[in-house]
Amino acid sequence: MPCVARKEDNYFFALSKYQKQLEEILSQNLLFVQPSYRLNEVKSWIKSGLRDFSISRALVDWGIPVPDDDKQTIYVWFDALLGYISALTEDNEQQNLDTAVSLGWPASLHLIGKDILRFHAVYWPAMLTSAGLSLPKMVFGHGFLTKDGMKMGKSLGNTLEPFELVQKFGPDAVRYFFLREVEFGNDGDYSEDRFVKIVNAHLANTIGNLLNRTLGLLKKNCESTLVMDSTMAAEGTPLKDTVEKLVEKARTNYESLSLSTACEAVLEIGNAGNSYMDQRAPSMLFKQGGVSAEAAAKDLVIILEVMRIIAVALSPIAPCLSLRIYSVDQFNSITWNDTKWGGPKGGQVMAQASPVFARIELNAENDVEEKVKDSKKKGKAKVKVEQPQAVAEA
RNA sequence: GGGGUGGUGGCGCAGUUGGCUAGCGCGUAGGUCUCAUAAUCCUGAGGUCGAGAGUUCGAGCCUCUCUCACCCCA
Repeated sequence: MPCVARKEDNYFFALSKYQKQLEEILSQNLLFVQPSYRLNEVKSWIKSGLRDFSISRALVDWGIPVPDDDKQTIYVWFDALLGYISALTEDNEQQNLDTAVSLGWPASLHLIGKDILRFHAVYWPAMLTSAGLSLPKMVFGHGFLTKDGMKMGKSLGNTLEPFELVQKFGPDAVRYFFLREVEFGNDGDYSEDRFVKIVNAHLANTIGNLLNRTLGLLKKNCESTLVMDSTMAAEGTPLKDTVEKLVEKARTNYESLSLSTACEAVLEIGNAGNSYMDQRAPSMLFKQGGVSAEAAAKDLVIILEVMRIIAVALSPIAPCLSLRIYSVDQFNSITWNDTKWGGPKGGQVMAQASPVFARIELNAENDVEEKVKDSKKKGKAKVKVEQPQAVAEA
């Protein structure tokens, strides 16, 4: 349809009046616009001069009418932003500003796409300021995804369907891949090949397999029973220090929203655990018997403790997997404090060895789907879990 | 046309205020164990950091020009 030039009278928002105040907001609260590199663009907009913008449309028979002027309706972005507040009320509640604000304004975060940063980081704060309302604590502009290096689009027919992805590979794999491979906030790329390789290498080979090989040995040699407390087992083991440092690395990165680096830290714990298993070779020690076997039993306690800590530290990223590891380990609640060494107790009976995260095999599609279904069933843990507090706060 | 952000080994990315032999993941080559989900572990190959110019004792990291990509504005 050809465009038709049209001239009409509109109501305007006096954005130009708020230039100084916006500059102050941005300079006083450096975390207002995130990631930090997006702040430059916002500053540039403001610096180049803000112009009043039209907030109504005439001659439109749909939309929300302007109060006291039924010939005008509210411009979509104006009422969309107001929706953050108006949506706080339920149908059966008083529909007015005070009620809405009392129900949860200001927001702690607007998590938005980078394409609509202008509305959230300039227009919206100015609107709120003009109304004497508090600003949201943070506006985070996330990046865009490409698929196989190409923009996704309906015309290209190469869209990535999130629900299908989750159905095919399970939520943990999807969450892990994107949070690990795309630094939170950046643009990123998805390809099935890379997805499968990363997920298999990290979740199945490093983490899943570590638990599996350890539980296998525990069953064969210790009747699936821990021989001592993990605290006692850790005495004189440098691995404990290593793990604690990596847990701290994960924590600080979670808090700064560097989720990819946080994932990396957790994987490093897994690597350390696997390396420990290879160096200590408990399977050999068991065969030697006597004192060696005792040492091996102790090693298994150490590794299972490491495994438990991995589950806790990974729970914000792959909660179902964490739960599976936990239910295998027979623990029943997770908070960040549980990353502290000292969970497992002597005499505790552990679960049977069984893959907690099945490798994805693309060649056998049906096989994969069954495995995913299986793992989903296992994902329905018998225990209820609290939200990891430290991460929730972050 | 203007603005913002990027262009680092095959692929995806880190690289604080410019300075030791440019890091990581996946992949890859060789080796290794055998408890384990053709898993683990060890070692190696492979970049001179989009192009060009400049500043500096010294630049991936500063300046300029060009180019490509993404987003916004016009």
